[in-house]
Amino acid sequence: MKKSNGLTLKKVADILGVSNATVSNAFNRPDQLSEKRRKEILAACHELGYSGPNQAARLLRKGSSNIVALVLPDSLEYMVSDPVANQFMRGVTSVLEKNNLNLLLYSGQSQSIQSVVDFVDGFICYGAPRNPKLIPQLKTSGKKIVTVDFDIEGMASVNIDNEQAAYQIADQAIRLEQDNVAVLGLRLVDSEQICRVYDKELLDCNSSISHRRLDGYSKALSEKGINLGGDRIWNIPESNIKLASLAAREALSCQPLPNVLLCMSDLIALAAIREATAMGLKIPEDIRIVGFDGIEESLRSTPKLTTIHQYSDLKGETAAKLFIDNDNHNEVLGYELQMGDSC
Amino acid sequence: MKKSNGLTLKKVADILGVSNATVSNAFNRPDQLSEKRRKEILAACHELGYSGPNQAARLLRKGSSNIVALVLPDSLEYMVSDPVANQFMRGVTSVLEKNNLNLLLYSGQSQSIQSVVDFVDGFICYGAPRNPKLIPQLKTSGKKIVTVDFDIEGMASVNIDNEQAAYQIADQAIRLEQDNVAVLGLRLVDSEQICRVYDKELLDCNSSISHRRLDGYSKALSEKGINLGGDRIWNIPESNIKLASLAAREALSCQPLPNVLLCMSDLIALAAIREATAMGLKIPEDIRIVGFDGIEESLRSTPKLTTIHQYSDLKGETAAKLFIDNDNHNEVLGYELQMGDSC
DNA sequence: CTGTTAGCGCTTTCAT
DNA sequence: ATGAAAGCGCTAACAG
Repeated sequence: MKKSNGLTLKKVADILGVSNATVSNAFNRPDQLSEKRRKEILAACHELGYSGPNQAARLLRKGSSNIVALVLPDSLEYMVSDPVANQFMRGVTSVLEKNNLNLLLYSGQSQSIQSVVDFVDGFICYGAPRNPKLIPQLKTSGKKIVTVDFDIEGMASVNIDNEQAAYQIADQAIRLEQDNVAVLGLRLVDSEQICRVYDKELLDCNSSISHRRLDGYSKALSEKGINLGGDRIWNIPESNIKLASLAAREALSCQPLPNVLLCMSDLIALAAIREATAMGLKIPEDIRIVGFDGIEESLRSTPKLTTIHQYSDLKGETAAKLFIDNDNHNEVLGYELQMGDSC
Repeated sequence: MKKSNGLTLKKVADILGVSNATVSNAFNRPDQLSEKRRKEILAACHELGYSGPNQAARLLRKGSSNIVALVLPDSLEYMVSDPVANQFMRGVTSVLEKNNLNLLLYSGQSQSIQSVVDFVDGFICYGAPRNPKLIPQLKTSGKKIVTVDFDIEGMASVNIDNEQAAYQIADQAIRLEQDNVAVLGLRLVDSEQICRVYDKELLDCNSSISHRRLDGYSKALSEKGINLGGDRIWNIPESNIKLASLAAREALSCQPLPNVLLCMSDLIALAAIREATAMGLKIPEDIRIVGFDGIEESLRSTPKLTTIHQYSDLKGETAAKLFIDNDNHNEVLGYELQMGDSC
């Protein structure tokens, strides 16, 4: 299908009796012709029903489209389901919108970036994409890249200090050497199952925020003289309520019963609170539970969740700004220990 | 910026000693050359690091991009904030993803569709865009269009019978001729303020679901012999919690106090429940409150909300399918009266 | 300040 | 089954 009136810049120029360059300049380079002439041409175009240069041709010629791809870690559905991703998007969209940039959503599960790479000015990647093959593709795409919650060498990024944050929250949750600690972790090993980590090979340890958080927990634990075995660490393959509930139930029904639960997201922690409560456990007397993220719901839960609050909207805004400013630096944002009643 | 390895189809063809048409065919028209030759060429391309035809050039030539624009009623932020829009998106994305189509988000507040129209294969419009100027633009764009919750003449659409649904829920809520009914409506008049409708001119009455719902309410009311004045109808300019709470408070603090509240969305109804409860009113004894949409939270509220449940995810799926199948018909989906304890 | 012209990289007839 | 060549609509370098 083509535009209903088959007007092109060339035809318009012919009709107006000027060269196509002049028409093009009228739209793109006001300084190249007199104000008066420009106004005339623009008015005439409007009259004719020509709404401006074809963007596809312009893209081919100039190599830029004003479209930014947001690469999500998982499927597109993920973004709509996850409250943290949700808030991040909000930050991104607010800045892009102000700068007249358009947003294309792209799944981190895709086979390749090929189907969009030529259409977009660059990529904002929210979390390491589920399909790791995308990373080298992004690297060599020659496009602008901003990564969030992970890094690609040489590219701009936005992160928080996950290890330090995890250390703080764990330090808050643990009291005694006798504490029996369990960790409910996110994508720690390469498995689609809920399972204990044991001594399975850890997934891409370096780039994963989950592993940084685990390092932070471990540091706090070892400072208190507690040893955390692989049998006390659960792997949850994906951040959703159902899986989180299942994992929580599993952790709460094993012997010895943990009295401290370190959860790598609020979604998991809230599920754990529900499960523990359902089992008749008192929080924090019988079991202390902490989360990570600081989503809104964590403020409303009973008991109120103790967690690390991330400024996800700011993360989104920052990522978008780095993108727009072509700023290539590695930003580290702050976070806040949010004290609740769950520990 | 261009692709790091400056390979083009033509160069690849030169290197391989074949014509560019052959390489193009290898990628796009398997039937145009021998299987063996094709494999060779594809393998050689992979070897060289040529990942396939440039999509921008292809778009210019063919006029199709595999990108679908989703036009949201308001700013992009809206989609992330509103649970109904959220679920709709989920439906859309799940279908598009399966069909290898990419999703571009577009704000219904934009000045024009010009900045993306040439990039996309068409538009799915979720609700009438805030900027009405977009509608004629869409109409004459020559692109595929599917509208949801409103209509553009001659284009495919997905709707529910808002009038009938509103009638049913109102019929459920109203008991006696003596009932004192108030309506909390959405964008009924052209105002950015919370205000009563009085006899202000109603906004684009024909295409608006709010007016269809109002018609449904009115029908139920007149059947019971109740007259609803413009002073009992509130206009809320936008569906968000803050505005909804304010409007609810206003309605609940006027004389005579309404004992039936017909709310045009669950977000509004839930806010009204909170406000009424905070004021010490008993639901449904002192005041009956009904919503519209059937979002998840409506099942969890206390009291559970009586509302009209829409299958928003199905709406999204249906819209995407109509789009993909180039199906031009006007689909009307069902809904369900969800009985709760709020009336 | 305006016009001419060479591509951007591809797809698709049409000829071979 | 393959190759040559036209042109999708535009921008920018250059010449006037």
